[in-house]
Amino acid sequence: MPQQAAEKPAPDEELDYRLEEQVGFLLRRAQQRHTAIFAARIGRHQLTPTQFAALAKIHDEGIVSQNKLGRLTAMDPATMQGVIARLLDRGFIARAPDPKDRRRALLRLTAEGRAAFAESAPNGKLISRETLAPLDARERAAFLRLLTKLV
Amino acid sequence: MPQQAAEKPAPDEELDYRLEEQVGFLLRRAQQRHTAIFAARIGRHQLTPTQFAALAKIHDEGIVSQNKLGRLTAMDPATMQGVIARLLDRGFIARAPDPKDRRRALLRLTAEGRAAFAESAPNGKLISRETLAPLDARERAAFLRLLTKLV
DNA sequence: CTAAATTCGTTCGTACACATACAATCTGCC
DNA sequence: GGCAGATTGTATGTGTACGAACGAATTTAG
Repeated sequence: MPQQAAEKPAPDEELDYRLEEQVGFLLRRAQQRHTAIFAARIGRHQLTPTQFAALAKIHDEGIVSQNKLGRLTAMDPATMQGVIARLLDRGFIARAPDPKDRRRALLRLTAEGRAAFAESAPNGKLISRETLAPLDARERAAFLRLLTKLV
Repeated sequence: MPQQAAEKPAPDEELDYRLEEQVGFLLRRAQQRHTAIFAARIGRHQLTPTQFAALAKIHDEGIVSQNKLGRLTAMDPATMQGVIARLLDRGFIARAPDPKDRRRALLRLTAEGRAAFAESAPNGKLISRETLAPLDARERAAFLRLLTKLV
């Protein structure tokens, strides 16, 4: 059974949970910092991290279905749907049904989308550098290696 | 806010942006994995990471204002508002105006909140361990050290 | 002691993130 | 050829996350 209510923080060992040392809390804060850097530096198109990721992968693939794009960018179909809708609204991508499989929606960049990506990509690299700026070169390499093992 | 962007459309070399090597993409995926582990393991109260963080800090502090709790848990006031509303709905915390400063809302755990935290805290530790399971002991220490430098 | 600045919490709007449920379509297998 | 099961995308609901704008209360500066 759980312990009794106490007036002051209980000395129970099990309750000694230090939030600021937990990996989840640190990941959340690191992500917050990265998101802030991203918004400040991505440039005049004000793409979000997910929108930029989607543009980058469509750029790589040429033509890609919405579902496959979701797998490539680590977004579930419901999330992908919203990201695609916003990129369509802004004219950065075009969408057409796949004649070979009528369930599928094929996506490609428009000229505006290609230009926006070309203009933003250097900022993307800058953002990664700035996010890792508190670490020196050796630490950066170690951190990225460990983070890759963790995903 | 919109700083000087790149002046010219960059040469093709600049477009060589490998999404899966960017720290922001890796952080997002690590967070996704952690969130999935958290939801699967936190136990019958089905607290979210932010709800659990709020309970943990109120537990530490005893009585705390909503705004200060936001600083302790790294949530902005608008986010805090929603988290608090859901914890109030579920009867885990109680809220009363501060008689000394009528802008403030003072929060404390209810008996149910204390019980839910006591029951969940061991799972919280398990979740951190499972999130870091792909790393060995030395790597875990290195990763947490580097992540702490990054937030 | 007033005027200005700051703090506290709320509301609104936008954007992920995912569970669940669903309809349309395609594939594999008999 | 036909059907069970998988895949693709949509819709809805809940929960973070934060900027902007706001009103009320308090603090500070002059």
